[in-house]
Amino acid sequence: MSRSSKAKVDDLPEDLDELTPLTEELEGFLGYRLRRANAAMHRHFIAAVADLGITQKQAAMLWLINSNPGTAQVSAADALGMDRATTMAIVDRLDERGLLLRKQSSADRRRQELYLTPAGQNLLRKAKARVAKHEERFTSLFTASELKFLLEALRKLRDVT
Amino acid sequence: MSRSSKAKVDDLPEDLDELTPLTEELEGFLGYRLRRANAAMHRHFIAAVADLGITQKQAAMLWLINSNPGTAQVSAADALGMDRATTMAIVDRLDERGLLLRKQSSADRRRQELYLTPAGQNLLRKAKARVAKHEERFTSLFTASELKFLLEALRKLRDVT
DNA sequence: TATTGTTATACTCTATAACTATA
DNA sequence: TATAGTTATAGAGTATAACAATA
Repeated sequence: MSRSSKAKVDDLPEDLDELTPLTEELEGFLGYRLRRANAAMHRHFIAAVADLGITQKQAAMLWLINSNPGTAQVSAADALGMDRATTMAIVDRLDERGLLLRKQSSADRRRQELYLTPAGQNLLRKAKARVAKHEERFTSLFTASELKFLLEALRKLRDVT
Repeated sequence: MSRSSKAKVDDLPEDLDELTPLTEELEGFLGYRLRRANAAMHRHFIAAVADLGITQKQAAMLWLINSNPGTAQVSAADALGMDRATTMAIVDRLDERGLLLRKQSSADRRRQELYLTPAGQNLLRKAKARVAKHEERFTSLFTASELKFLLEALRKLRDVT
């Protein structure tokens, strides 16, 4: 890549970047590390389900509805930590693709119950296999006890008010 | 999810309806936990620096430039794990606000060296105090050794290809 | 009055492609 | 040819505000 071919040793201070990264200070921050780790896993997720054309959020929504048929939008929003407007946008996209359907609740007509269509169930089935491999790629970096601690640590961070 | 491998303490489900969240299945995924934790810390960060009107990315960019004056855009992009277009958008916003300035490199005129303006340095100074409190709010959840493991775990996740 | 869904709006991040200038 | 910056474009997530229907 450089001008010379085999120049391994270099007296110029250009190689200092290798020893002291530009992000040296930032690396000390939990928020920075968390964001970088999440970005890496997000990219890997998108690549893993590229042929299915869904995002993390969309997959989470399908997953939740599949496990809890009839869940109202507001309940899904609360469960996934999103506001109603964001949830609306996500449900709209899945609705437009025919992956789920809205059904007005008979008990409370303000509520829109959410159900997966057969197409949604089929897509989720494919997604589950890819997500399993995706997860394995990352969780395999840790022992069982390490992973347990890590999951619990992330839960603690989430619950900070 | 309901394996019976390890002899573990029994949970005490006094009220199953309340204790089984809609996200029960999702909670088992590292990617989901990571995303939720990052979202929580991101929201907390935005609130912590609300009066300064900067995002995590923008703060990271200011921080990096302040520690490495004259860094080229492409170097900052690599360091922060972003592509050139994303970096361009972020630098543009900071430039429009007069927080940094671009200066064509004399050594390589393709490069735009980045420097903080006095306004940028002043804003970063204020941001640092708020970020310190913000970080403390989250890092205080863990012991020193736990935090060390957590930071290293997040680095491992980031480096997955 | 409060809740739920909805619409509108705006900003940020991410990503790709193509173009210009320079090496 | 490769690199750095730039511009254009698009999709996705986030958030706020306001409105109608319903409880």
